[in-house]
Amino acid sequence: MSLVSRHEAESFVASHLAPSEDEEVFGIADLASEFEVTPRTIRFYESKGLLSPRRVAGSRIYGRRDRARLILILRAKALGSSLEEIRHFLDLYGRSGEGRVRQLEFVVRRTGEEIEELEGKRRQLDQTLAELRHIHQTCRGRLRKAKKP
Amino acid sequence: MSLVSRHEAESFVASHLAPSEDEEVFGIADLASEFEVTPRTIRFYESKGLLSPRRVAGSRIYGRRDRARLILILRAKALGSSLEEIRHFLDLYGRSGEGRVRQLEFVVRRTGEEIEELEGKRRQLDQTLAELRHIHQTCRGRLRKAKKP
DNA sequence: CAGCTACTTGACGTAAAGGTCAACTGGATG
DNA sequence: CATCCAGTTGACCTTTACGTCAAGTAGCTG
Repeated sequence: MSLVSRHEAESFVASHLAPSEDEEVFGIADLASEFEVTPRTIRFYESKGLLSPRRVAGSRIYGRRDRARLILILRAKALGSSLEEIRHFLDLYGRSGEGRVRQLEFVVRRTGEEIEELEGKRRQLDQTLAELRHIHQTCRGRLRKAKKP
Repeated sequence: MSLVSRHEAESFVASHLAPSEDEEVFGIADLASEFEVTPRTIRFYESKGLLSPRRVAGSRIYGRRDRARLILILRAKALGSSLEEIRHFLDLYGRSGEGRVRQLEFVVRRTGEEIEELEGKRRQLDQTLAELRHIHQTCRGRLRKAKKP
């Protein structure tokens, strides 16, 4: 059904759990240029509670985990979520490591809801794709007839 | 690949072509309540050139074609498009009936681009779905173990 | 240490997507 | 005919998601 490998998804989620010692880190400009956003945007996301990088002498230092969160943010934004929605959404990734029963129940329920929502979007997307492909093919057909009658 | 029937896509696209005589029509409040938006929103879309209903004594009258366009707008919005993008997008549906070669070429190219873009979004969506399913299953597993040790 | 660069916070500006409110109008209805 | 009711335009307000600019700072670098 999905083209995404199980391993890929697992390791991405894993990057939200234990921050390893001596990991690779990034400055704000690194992330900004890598993902084609401005530093201002990254700071803005932090001000909204979506990111919380370490600080060294005032400056922001981003690790793998922060980077993964930024990827999530941009992905969700591209799919039409507001930053407020994304904040709730990110919690699901961050807290999947905790073990208390109430927490687990919460995460299971919320991921279930989120999955349904995304499946709905997927149907809409497929519908639109089907229509565009129809138009594309139809016009291509007419174009062939018009050019080589 | 897609769950959307070819016929479904065809007939939806067809509703953008010849407006039939004596078709069913809707008032602004009908559409608003059907799609859970306010009349203000519908007027706003019109002011942006996304809709152009007929007028009867000042009041707006929407036909099947207008209704189909509204569906397209809301679908595209849910997938993260801006109204400006949607305006270009809608042109592809509206003009697929014209036959001049330049027009056909334009539509074929633009639909091609749009299809690629949506396929990209679909990959992002699938990626996110895979991750959420992973979290969902993991937490469900832990929950079972925690409850029935 | 002077100067440069990259970073910081803070204040203010702005475009998009509507919401809100006021004043008006066209029809239906008692 | 008065009176609703739904609809209309226009002006202004609000929220979201940043951009812009000013003033300050930490850390190299000649």
